Amino acid sequence: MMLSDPIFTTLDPDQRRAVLHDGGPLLLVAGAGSGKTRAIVARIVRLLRDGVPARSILGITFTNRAAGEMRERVAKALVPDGDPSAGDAVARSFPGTSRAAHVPWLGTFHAFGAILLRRHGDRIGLSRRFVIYDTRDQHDVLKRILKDLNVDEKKFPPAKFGWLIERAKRDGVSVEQAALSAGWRVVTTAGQVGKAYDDALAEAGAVDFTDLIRLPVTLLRGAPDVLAAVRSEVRHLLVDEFQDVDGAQAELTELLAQGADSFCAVGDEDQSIYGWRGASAAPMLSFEGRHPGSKVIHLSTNYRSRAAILSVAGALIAKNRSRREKKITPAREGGERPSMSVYADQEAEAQEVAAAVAREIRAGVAPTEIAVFYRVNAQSRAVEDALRMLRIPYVLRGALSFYERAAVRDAVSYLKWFLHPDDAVSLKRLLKFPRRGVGEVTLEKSRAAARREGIPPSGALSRIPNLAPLFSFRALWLAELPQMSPAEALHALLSGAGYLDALEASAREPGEGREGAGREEDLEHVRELLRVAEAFTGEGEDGLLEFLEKVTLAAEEAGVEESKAVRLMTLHNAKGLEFDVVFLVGLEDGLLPHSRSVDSPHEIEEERRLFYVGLTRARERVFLSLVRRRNLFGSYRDTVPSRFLYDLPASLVRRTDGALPESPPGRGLFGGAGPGHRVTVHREPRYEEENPSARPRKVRHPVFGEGQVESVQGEGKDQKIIARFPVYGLKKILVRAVEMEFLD
DNA sequence: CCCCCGTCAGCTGGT
DNA sequence: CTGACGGGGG
Repeated sequence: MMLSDPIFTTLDPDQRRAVLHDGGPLLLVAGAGSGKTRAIVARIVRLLRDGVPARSILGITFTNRAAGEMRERVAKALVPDGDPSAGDAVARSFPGTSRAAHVPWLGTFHAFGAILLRRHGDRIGLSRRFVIYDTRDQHDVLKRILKDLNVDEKKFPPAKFGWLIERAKRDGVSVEQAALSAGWRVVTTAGQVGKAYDDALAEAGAVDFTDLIRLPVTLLRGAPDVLAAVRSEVRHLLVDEFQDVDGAQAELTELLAQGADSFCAVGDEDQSIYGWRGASAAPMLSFEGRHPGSKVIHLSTNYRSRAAILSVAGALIAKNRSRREKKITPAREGGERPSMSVYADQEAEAQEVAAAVAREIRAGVAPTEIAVFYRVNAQSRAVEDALRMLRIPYVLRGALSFYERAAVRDAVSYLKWFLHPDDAVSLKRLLKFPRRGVGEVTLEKSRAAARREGIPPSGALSRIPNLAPLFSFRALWLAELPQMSPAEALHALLSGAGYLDALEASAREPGEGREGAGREEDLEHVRELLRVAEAFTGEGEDGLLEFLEKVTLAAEEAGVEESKAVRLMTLHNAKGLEFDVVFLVGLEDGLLPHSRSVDSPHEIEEERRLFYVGLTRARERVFLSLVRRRNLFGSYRDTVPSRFLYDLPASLVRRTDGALPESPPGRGLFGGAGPGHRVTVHREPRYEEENPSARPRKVRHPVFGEGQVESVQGEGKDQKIIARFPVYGLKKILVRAVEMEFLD
């Protein structure tokens, strides 16, 4: 064993045990910042050094980005002194067939599922050319179905049915069952919609995201020879972010793990933040029970965050009840306490954040090491405006990704339809631009005719006169396809079909201002898509399918990541990343926790984990903030501070907002009493309203500061006090919900 | 069939 | 305030 390699010598004892563990299944419980990726990479390298062929190692990650990062690090470890770009080249080659043979396959569940289905999908009646429908495509399909079935779209929007269908697939139950367990009243209708949806996808030769997991499970269960073939290939399995697998992903993992020489699952239940899409930490928590002879190793040293940050994060997450108590030791002592600021509205907040970002940059922090996190995408706007004002470059992660842009989707729909002319959703999209005089009515007639005659939809479509040019060009294009690279094929297709010309003409068109400018941008996006295609090397249909898959499954921004830009993203997007400086904005009830989560203790805990994830991304500094009024749908609404702020011990947080009364040292700024001070904190008021002279005239609210009590309403559990605060004005406060100090 | 315009509802989160 | 949808005229 070549343990002299720096990749092994720099490991701590726990990481080393995880890297060297052989034999039974291994659960690696890796807290935030504990060097998880380093351990996984070292484990892969260790396997390779032991002589395991790269192709027999399968590493599943949560995002394509995480896979890319890991691939790069593995490549670098294997060729440490090589051309620095060599690692990049290897990293970029995925998922090309040309990928370097010495780096294992690393990718998402969805990408892996797609590969299995391309290879063996014919066994369950799936065309090799199947297209992948994303959420938008799915909603388009459902919209048509709901119309056909006369379901009121207002009461039952397509998204709801999409959610239900996906849930059914994840849990491996019928749509009716899913509807029942979700408490729906329209169970029969749900079943009909589910059936129609399946038919529509089958007719279009399409699969949705969840199919990419569920169908492989069905396939491997039903075809022992395929299962054996896959198992003979996948000898070593690693699954990252195991706390966030959904039911179908857990089943797929089991199927692979049972036949493997080694299986290593890595996760941290405190970072499980995808419960809303069916993820559950249950497979992780029951790991030992389900895998006799398995081993559990904890990585409990945090190498990332300063102790001052970690103690706040630790105090926060300790409030969650459904978790295993664990000890996390900071490797980096000291540091600044996270700061907490209150601003008038989100514009003020954004301006102060932008100003602070500017200060950090002036002080020498790299812009790429600064991130702003928020709960919902809509919050990015104010921050963007403020950063633009100060001319600070920024990049958004995740929001509306490159591949979701209208023009890119248009171009991709051409590609999808040319490869699969039965794909109704793509056809409908591409017919929007340029106009070809074929609309919904004509399509519906054609569809009906195809059903009547029992021919594929495309058979009837080809008889539509206005589509004839498209079909004849498609025949030409298909004949040329085997000789063309993905980029050539895409370009030939878009220009031959008249799309590029129409787009250019429309971009040149003067006068319309907004229209013209928009098209200009569209053209740029399509050119960028063509550039992305350049990176794909395969020839003919295979290369193109690979490109298409990448485009459909990649949520990431295409093109170069700006190397000098501040990062803006949602808390969900922040998972797995780290930054020197982190800003966490909009810490208000309704946003964090989100209003749609507040009714369920379970979901509130998930929101708390989201906050925890945000805090633990920071290495050096954290800035927390909230606003007093928030603009929603055009009007301002008063806010309530996030209930999670009351979980943070006052002594650990630095209050920076001068406009509010400064809290005395050690006093309970956020509800907790510091050492050395005796502060009476009441959950119940210590007075009766019948005796007004006994009631306190002043209260100290954890966030609003000191205020004058004006009146008291209700009794017992529902008792509220109405008090006036210096900055916030009049506030009604539910006594049992807030730890307040009552002063006289 | 297409385009324009008025009305109305809407903002979790992501592969 | 923004985007989606439906109705009516071209």
